[in-house]
Amino acid sequence: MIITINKNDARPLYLQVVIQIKEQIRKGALKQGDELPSVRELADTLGINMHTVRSAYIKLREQGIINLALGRRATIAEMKKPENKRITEAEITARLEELTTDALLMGLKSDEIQKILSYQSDRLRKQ
Amino acid sequence: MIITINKNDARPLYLQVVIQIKEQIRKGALKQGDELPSVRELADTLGINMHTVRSAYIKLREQGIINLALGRRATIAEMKKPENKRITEAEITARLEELTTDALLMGLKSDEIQKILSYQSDRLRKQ
DNA sequence: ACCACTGTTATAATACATATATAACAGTGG
DNA sequence: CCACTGTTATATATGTATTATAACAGTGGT
Repeated sequence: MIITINKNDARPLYLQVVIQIKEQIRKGALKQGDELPSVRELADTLGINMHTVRSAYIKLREQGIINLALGRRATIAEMKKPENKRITEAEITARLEELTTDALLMGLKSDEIQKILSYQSDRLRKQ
Repeated sequence: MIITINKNDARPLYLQVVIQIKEQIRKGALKQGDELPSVRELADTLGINMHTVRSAYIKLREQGIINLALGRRATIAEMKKPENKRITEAEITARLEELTTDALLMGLKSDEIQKILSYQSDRLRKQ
């Protein structure tokens, strides 16, 4: 499992870990039932504190992405059912609108943004 | 100019202001040269502190969205040229990837996400 | 010139988020 | 039993966010 920390990134360290673990799952590098490194292990690897990694794991548990149990390593959880969604579709739409607005205001043309959107759409179709 | 503050929203107040002013510009409710309310005025309207509004205005200036000048009201700036982009295309792509991952992990199907993407794409095409 | 507005700077206090450090406690598995 | 695991507690440090009060400085209209 390859995770890297960028101290220049504006985002907090624990969020970088959250995002990258999610990305590993999306790419298929991590599947349901797979074990994550222990908090101490991953902390050593990344050169950050144990509690920072733990913050990331807690965040992932809150979103139903992983399971935590005392004495055992964290494991990738089963896909959430729609009823249990922590992140709502409305939130996804809102974030996408904000993103589109930022892209437009930074000077990107509509068709350039559409290119980026359709590229993501293609990537989805191939999975 | 209609802006609303939601104290339950996890995002900081000043960012909510930033996002909504950007949205007003995207929708065409605010155009180049238009004046924004004074920091004190908007703060009173929203029931928040003057400095919180000012934080929002400073953020907008950093992104080249508005102009600030001593003694004058803030005005909507001209569209940034590509050379001056504060938000890079790479950042937009990264945010879109993160968003797509979140959507997938919350259980949205590929075609549902594609619907949301293409809806945004349509909205862009109509502007 | 005055006056009411504007942004700006300074200072302070409070609360929360982030990150680190150290230590102990409790469950798991070999 | 032992070495691992997550968990809780306590403490410290730093940065962000928000509010409050006050003063300073430039703009525009009368």
